[in-house]
Amino acid sequence: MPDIRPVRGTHDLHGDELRRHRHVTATAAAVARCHGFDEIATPIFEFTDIFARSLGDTSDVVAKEMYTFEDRGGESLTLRPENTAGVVRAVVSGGLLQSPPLKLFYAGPMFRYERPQKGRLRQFHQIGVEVLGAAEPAADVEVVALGQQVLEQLGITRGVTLEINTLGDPESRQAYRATLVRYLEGHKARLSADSLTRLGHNPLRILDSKDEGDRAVIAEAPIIDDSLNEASRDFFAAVEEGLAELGIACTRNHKLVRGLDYYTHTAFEFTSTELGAQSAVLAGGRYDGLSRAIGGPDMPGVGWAAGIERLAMLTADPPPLPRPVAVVPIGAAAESAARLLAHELRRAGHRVELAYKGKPGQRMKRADRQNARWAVLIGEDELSRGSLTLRDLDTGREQAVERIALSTRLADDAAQTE
RNA sequence: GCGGGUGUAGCUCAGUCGGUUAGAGCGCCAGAUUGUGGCUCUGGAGGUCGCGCGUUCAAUUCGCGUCACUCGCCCCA
Repeated sequence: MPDIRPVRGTHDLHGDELRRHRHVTATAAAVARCHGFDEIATPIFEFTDIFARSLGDTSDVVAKEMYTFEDRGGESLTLRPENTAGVVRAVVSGGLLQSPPLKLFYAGPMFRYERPQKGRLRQFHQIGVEVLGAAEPAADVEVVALGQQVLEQLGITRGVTLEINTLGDPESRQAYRATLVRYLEGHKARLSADSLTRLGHNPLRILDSKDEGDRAVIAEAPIIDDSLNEASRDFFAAVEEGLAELGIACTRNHKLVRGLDYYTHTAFEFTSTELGAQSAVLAGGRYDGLSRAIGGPDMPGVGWAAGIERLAMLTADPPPLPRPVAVVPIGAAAESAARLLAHELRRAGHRVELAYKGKPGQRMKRADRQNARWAVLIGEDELSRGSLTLRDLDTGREQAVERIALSTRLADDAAQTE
């Protein structure tokens, strides 16, 4: 093992793995486009305040997971741990919300200082969508439908379920929080140590604790429905109806909460049974309070994010690359003609392999390993005849082809196999 | 940040109850095949046995530490 290593929790991407990532991103981008989303790319770092204020001081992300550093001017900057705050900031500072709603898609790296695990890295990649300036439940429905279609088109359906909940508006959330704390205070003795600390700063989180003792307490806990005001109840009912209209199956999970403070109303999560401890594959919700929290105007929003690494693990193999054409010169006299031929075929849009050196046998072997569909042989015979030998590498059959007809011939074949 | 497991060739793995030149399969390179790949045969390259320290006449093997990966917890995509 050489003494030169990548930073812990970072991965080099290449070959098949990178192709899988690109496939995930391209598929999601295409589905987002169908839904009328435009792409946005924001910087991978922001002033630390943007994240600190949006995530809430009590969240673990802020408390211990951010990559924060001072630049040479003494400003505190942070590598983005997620992208919603950055997108909202970009929309506010760029004045992009001229005619709401604004529908945005993004893809890129995120950074969290965590203990790496399967499907969890320190530099990881997310795709996500945000709808800004829309307070209507129809936006929530559209966003969920978009997420489902992305998973479907990636072939991620086995063991995947959609869970949904509501956190209500701020008033309802506050009321529920108070009710829940009152109940949990009465059962302190049965709560785990982790949950006792959460009781102080993030009691909703206790609801999705994995501790068995906690679960027994939680099973009897009051549910949010009894704390929802009328507006919140109507909103959630509209989302549920909207999903039902589209035939999108989901299960109500009263214990689905979000760790991040800015979430209101809808919270949802597509989970997979095939990811070990990291079951969430695509998750999001509504965050009407975020813009205000980071110092912007009132601006409702709803969106989701999904980890590309996790999606890539679950998705089927990406479509294969188009098979190349190998140009194989035979004899020194043909080298120059082969280079010119490859040049012309490439300019005509063909994927062409031409080895820099080697005997015909070696070059054929290389063509085979590159999974080439055809070998175009050019040697003294061909040069004197003024034609080329086209060898079908699947069948071994050869035929003479006029040079002028070659490009069209190859293009026709490619069109047929698509 | 906490607890468990693993670390031998590019990949998947044997092996060494501490002993001299550490193996296999696949992959790679070359030859058989001086105008032709896949199959076959032959040969070859490639390892400070993750790294460091310790114990020992001797460590890839034992101990400790460290790094990485991995499973779970916390949290989250």
